[in-house]
Amino acid sequence: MPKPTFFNLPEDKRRRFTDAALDEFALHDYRSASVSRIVSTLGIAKGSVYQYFEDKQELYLYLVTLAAQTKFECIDAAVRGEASVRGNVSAPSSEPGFFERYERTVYHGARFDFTHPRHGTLLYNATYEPSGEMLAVSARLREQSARYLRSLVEAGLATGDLRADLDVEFAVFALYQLTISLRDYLSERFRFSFKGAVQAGAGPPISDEALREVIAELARLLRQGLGPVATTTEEQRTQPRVC
Amino acid sequence: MPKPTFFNLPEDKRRRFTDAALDEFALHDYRSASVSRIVSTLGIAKGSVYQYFEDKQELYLYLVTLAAQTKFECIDAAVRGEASVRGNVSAPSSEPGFFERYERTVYHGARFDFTHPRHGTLLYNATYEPSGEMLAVSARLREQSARYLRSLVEAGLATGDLRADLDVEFAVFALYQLTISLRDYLSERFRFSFKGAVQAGAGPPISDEALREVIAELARLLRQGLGPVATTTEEQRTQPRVC
Amino acid sequence: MPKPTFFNLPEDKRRRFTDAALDEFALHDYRSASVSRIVSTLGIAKGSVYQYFEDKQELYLYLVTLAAQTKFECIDAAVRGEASVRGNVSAPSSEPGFFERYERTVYHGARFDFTHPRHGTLLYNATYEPSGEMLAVSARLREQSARYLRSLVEAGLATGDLRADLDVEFAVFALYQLTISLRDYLSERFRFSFKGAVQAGAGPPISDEALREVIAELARLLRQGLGPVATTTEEQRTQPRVC
Amino acid sequence: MPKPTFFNLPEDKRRRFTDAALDEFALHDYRSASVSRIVSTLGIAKGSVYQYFEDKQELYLYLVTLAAQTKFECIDAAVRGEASVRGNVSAPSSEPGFFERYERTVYHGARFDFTHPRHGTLLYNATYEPSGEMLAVSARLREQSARYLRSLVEAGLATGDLRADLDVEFAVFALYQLTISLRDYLSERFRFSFKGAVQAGAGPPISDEALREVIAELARLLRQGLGPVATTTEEQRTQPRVC
DNA sequence: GATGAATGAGAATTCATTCAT
DNA sequence: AATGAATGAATTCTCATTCAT
Repeated sequence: MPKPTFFNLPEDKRRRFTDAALDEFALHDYRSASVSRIVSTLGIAKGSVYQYFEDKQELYLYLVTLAAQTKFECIDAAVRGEASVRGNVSAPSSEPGFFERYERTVYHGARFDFTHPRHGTLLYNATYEPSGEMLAVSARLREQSARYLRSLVEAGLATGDLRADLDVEFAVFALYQLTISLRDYLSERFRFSFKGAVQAGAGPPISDEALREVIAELARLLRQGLGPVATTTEEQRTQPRVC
Repeated sequence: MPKPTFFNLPEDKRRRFTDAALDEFALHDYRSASVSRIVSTLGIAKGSVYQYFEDKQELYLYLVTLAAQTKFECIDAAVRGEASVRGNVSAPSSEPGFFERYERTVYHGARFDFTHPRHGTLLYNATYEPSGEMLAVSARLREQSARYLRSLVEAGLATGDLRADLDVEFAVFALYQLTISLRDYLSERFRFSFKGAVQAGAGPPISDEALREVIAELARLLRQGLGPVATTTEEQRTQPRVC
Repeated sequence: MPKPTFFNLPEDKRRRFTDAALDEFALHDYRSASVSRIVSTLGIAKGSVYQYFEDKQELYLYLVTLAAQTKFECIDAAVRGEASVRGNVSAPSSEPGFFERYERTVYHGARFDFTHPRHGTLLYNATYEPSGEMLAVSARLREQSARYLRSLVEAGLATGDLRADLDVEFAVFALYQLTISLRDYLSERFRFSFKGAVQAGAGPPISDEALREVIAELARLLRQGLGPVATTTEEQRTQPRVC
Repeated sequence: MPKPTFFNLPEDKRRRFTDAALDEFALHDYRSASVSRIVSTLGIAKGSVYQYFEDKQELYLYLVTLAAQTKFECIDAAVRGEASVRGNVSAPSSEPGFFERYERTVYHGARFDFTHPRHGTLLYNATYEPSGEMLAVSARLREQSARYLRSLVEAGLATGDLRADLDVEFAVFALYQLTISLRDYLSERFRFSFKGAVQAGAGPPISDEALREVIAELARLLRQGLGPVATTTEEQRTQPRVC
């Protein structure tokens, strides 16, 4: 969507531009984000932005798309990497079940947000972008995520990891909401400010254990719900004894 | 918070003003909402708004508070009404369990959103309001809802409707997210545009059955999770009695 | 100039109104003074002001006129009183000379400003009122004061207290400027805030001696100038020897 | 203080802008001056002003500073020029006494006001600017002038041009007031409207002789006061030669 | 005579976008 | 390709004045 001019830019310049723009849109919603602020940060001319992009909206769309793609690829690579490692060990490479796959995805998604606060925060903002002209953006993001989750759910149904009478669309919705808003929970629970991290480029102050534990809690909720545990189910037997 | 002038207004005029302002803030986020648009819609002088309210922010705060209060009272009245009706029938008035209480609350909350699209949508916007100056507002709304859900969860733990090892804060978080975003699911599933309803003052195109069914699905997810049902579990039978 | 309505007002109410209005115009210049602030201070309706006065300007004119008249009468009474007292003592009641009359006037003028900070400050403001529509006001005030000073000067010439070759208009101008701006000197020298006194209704923290001394200094400047004293003049002989 | 944009402007454009702005602030006090009026006079876009200056206040501060500096430099250059001319003639270049220095300064100050009515009037306004936010400005201007006069007075004391028992601060005050308000005297005496000159860019209707005469009168007042002249004093005779 | 809500012109300021250089 | 000054519509907010009750 950017103009050719943008891609003709020397790698380094394009990179600096992208970074500054990501910063701006991570720190402010679409309306509040300011083209002037971006250029003054970079020390370039305002007109340049309009050599690269048709308008503010196109710039925004590009950044969202870029962030989404980056995040997706990072997660995908990480999940695959993990799988192959395990696969190498236990020869039969038993396919992981639904919950394990979900947990991994969520785990790497969260890690991504901590290590790429700009991208993560921009995407989060975009998801809730209230500006009318931008509705399409959040819709697209939702649909992307939903598509992925839907495939997971369908696989889960096939393997019997999920109960057969599940309303797929509803399950996808629930998964989607809990997944993206996990950020808020983590943020509050660990008093971690993603916006602060955007500004400071701050590092990851959350231990892997703590993060995995939270995600395990999420997975458990999804697997069993909030209700009391059925006593004679095999599934539960291996869990820590409750009551 | 409004100036006395506002409350001295004839009922009818105040009503018209409130409606138009709710419209504006339901259709746009805080920054994008325009005082000028409100007055031009109403055909009144710009100065009038500032006779009623100190500034745009005070107006917004008033509307959010009003909407929150209205929604809360509506839900509360409806839930109580339902309870008393049932109570009258079966004399012992068995207290409803966690899931039933939750379902009722969500049901009436959704009904409210359909019948009061202005209020519902304004509240929804406020929850995700990105404007920095307004962070306190969304935080307050979240905390209000969370407080209510927390009390439900704690009651549920006491009665054994919820499993004892539950992480309360996490459960509250999950309930909160699924509850408020149910709007999005309903909107998509029933192709119902809340913003459209704000503009058109549109009626209720969703059958009670359909709505109840969705909420039942939500409750089921929360009760059992997504996992397969334990076969010989006594869970269902013993539900009121735990351990 | 006020409408008859204003004078029909019960004494007390008219008094309260006048006081509040004097406050407002003492504390702010014409443009910055706010009719709304006056009525909100008084707790009366905005419309009332326009029952009493045609508009803000008429109100202002009235207040300036009132303050000028009050100040003039106060000074006049005080000066006359002083004169008669002295007169009683030394039977021939020798007429005071120019400088003594001037000193007395300035002294009582300053005392008035300290005891009636509202009036004094309003008059001072009016003298320098920059608002174009109000030029006539400051011109009138200047002319009033100038007229009085002119009469003093002419008497002084007649008695020989002033040198015969004096340019009367220029002398009047110089007297006028030094007289009205004495306020600034006093304010700085004694760290006395007249506006503070308006707000606090504060008392007179300046000793009579200090004030008289300053005025004596002013009189001396006017009598002799800044230049070195002529040696063989009788007048000067009693002064401390210079050079 | 202006933004770089302002100084990057082509000379001519910057000049036109400055002139129009000086006009506006010469004709109105700070609050009454209108940015809108300036741009409509110039036929430029409102936004341009904010490309040049942060806000109205910065614009005002710049103009006052500019006017003060211009006036000071003009006076300084003229006084020096005069001195050097005379100096060249009479080789010993006898230093001028206090009154001569003061007269020269006042003369060139007045000339400046006639030839640069915009600057002069703006400065005059600024000196009496009533707006609370701008108090610092008038204080600064007063202090600058006072500092200069103080140095003159101290030199005058050293040379014996001024009587030794003078209260320096009081003398400075009197000099300051008479000096700046000379404008008013000239304006009235010669029926010259400085504001009119601002608008009309009007020429110099005052003869040099007349002006010099007025200033001589001022100097005489300051030298001798208003009192009758001592008959046998040597003061007059020795005037050029001091002690 | 009092009331006080309504008015609306006008103020300062913002900012995405354009376009001549 | 880069520049950066110019644009102008849009925003919030102010306040003396009016007028129906």
